[in-house]
Amino acid sequence: MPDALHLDHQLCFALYAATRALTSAYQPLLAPLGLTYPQYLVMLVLWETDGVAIRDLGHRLHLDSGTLTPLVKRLERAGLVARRRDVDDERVVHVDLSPAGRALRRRAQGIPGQLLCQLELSLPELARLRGQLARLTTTLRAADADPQET
Amino acid sequence: MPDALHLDHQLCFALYAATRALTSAYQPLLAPLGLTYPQYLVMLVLWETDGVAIRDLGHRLHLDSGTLTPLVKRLERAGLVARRRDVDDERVVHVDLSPAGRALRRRAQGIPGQLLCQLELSLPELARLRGQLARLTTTLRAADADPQET
DNA sequence: CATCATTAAATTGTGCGCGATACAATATTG
DNA sequence: CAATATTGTATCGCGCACAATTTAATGATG
Repeated sequence: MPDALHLDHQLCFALYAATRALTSAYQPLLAPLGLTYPQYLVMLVLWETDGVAIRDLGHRLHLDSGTLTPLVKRLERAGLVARRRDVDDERVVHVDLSPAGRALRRRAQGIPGQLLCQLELSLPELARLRGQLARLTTTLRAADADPQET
Repeated sequence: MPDALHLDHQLCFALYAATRALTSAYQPLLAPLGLTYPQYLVMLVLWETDGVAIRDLGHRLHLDSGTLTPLVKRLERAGLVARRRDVDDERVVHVDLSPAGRALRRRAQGIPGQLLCQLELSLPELARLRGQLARLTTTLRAADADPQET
C-alpha cells in the first residue's frame, strides 16, 4: 500500500530535515570562529574535559576514528588543539587545548542563546523534545546491537 | 557560564545523534536494495511522482543540485532511473523511473514497518515527535530567510 | 535583432560519516 | 614465555552536503 511509504517519508524525513536545518542555523554563528558544526561539538567536549582521549571523544559523540582523526588534525592545523600520545599506553592519543583553543570558548558563549531564540520553543517543550530524541537514539542503538526485535 | 555551552550540547547534539542512529538503522534494510538513505528518499518521491524535475526534488527534500546531480547519476548507473531534458525548457532535467526502479517499490514496502518496530514508540508519540520536528524545521528556515530575530 | 539579467544544472572544492582494512601496543591464555 | 585476541589509531574509498563558480538556455529590454 502506498500509505506506508508515504508515512515513512513524513517520519524519518522530519528528523533528517530538522538536523540539516539546525546545522545550517549554526553555520553563520560558527563561521566567525572558524569552526564547522562537528568541530564545535568536539570543542564543547574539550572545554568541559581538556586532554580527553580520542577514544573517549568517540564515545561521547558516537563518532569513530575515521571521522575524528582528520577532524582533530584540522583543529590542530588551525592552532586550537595539540595531539599527545599517552605515556603509559602509546595507542591512546590525547587532545589538549592550546591557549587559542581555550580563548575561543569566550567567543562561543553567546551561541547557545542566539540559537535558542531562533528555535522559538519554550524551555519545557525543548527539554521534552531533547528527551524524546535521546530515548530514540538509545532505543535504536540497542536494536542495532540486539538483532532480534519484534 | 559553563552551563550554557553544556546545555547546548544536550540540545543540538540530541538531534544530531538521533539522525545518525536512524540512518544507521535504515542501512541494513536498504543495503539489499542497493540504496543509501538519501537515495531511498529520492526513490520515495519518485514512487509518488514519477518524472519529477530535479529542481522539484530539491524543493521536496531541501537538497541542492550539488547533492542531487551526482546522486541521481548513481541511481541512473544502477539502472533505476533515466534522466530526460524537458522539451520546452532544456535547463530542466526530469527523472523517470525505469521498470527496475518501479519494481523496487515492492521490495521497499516492508521497510517502514520494520523500522517502526525498532523505534518502540506509540503512534501518537510518533506523530507528536514528527510534528515538533517539522515545526522546528519550518521555524529555522524562516529565521534563516528573515535575518532579524530577537 | 542584439544584449542582458535570470534561472537551472553542472562543476569544483572542502568537510564530514562510516565501512573496511592495516598495524602497533596491550592484554590474555595456555 | 609464546601464541592469540583485543584495543586504539590511522588510512582509504565512497557517498553525501553544501558553498562558490561556471555554463547554458530562457525571457525581457532597448
